[in-house]
Amino acid sequence: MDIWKKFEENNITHSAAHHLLAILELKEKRGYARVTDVARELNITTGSASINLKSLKGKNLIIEDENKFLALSEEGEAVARAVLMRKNILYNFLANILKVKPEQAEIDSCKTEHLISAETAKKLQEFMEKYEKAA
Amino acid sequence: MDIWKKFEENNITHSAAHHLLAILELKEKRGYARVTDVARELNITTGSASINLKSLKGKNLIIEDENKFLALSEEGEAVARAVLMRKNILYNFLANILKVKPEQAEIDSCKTEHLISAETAKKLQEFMEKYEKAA
DNA sequence: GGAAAGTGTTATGTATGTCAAACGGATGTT
DNA sequence: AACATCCGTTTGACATACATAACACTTTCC
Repeated sequence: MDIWKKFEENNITHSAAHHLLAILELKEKRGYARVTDVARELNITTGSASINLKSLKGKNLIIEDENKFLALSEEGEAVARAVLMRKNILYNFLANILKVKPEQAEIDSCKTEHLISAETAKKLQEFMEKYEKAA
Repeated sequence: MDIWKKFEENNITHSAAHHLLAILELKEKRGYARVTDVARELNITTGSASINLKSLKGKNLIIEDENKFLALSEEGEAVARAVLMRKNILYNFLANILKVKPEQAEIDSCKTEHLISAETAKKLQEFMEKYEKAA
């Protein structure tokens, strides 16, 4: 699965990762994503979002149509999905196995989702599969 | 144990955490730590180290004597040890249980050491104790 | 048709963290 | 005494990531 690798190649910041995730979520939830929607989702001003998104456009992670509607490029979607996958693995481990409180598990997995390596993410998931089968 | 708490109170950056850790390590390894030593340890210029350390002095995490030799304040040492403890727990989990390669476990634990909550750190350690006893 | 609301960009400012380069003080060497 | 080296600070520049505020351009509503 080379979705694991996409992440390693793109060294993405926490902020950038969340901009991509916001677009992914907005598109799935409502079908579209504009600068304002992303800003609202991330709780930042439209000014900040505009600037941040411009830089992601420059990196070809985001595409904009004639009406300023945003979408993830193929590359951007791969990166976003890789981050999302990591977050879910981390969250499940923290909440279900370590029994960390849901809100704290959410915070911790969110802070680290973009930082753990492909190797760690993969091995953590394998560990959880084995662990849950054994239990 | 309130060493767990010290960290939560001080919301420390990755950079700041490593400056404190560098001083802790240098003092233990060689008995002293100066701006230059910290810079060398962290692979940054003395200019950067000088500025960064000044801000940590302002937060009373670092003390400087008449000869510009640096030491951690009581508070600074508590923070540094809390971070170190988290890093060790993470490293051990990654390397010994997940079997992540040592170099990668080092990188991943280093990136996340200052981000995980006290709750997660504590529960991860408890989990490891149980897990290793069972094995 | 005009005011109001919504949308996006740009300008300016803050904070962190980095660098290179210049400078001043102390120390060491010849 | 003079030159060289080491040490720490300061300065100016850059990148990221945020905020406010001002501005232009739609769209919507009366």
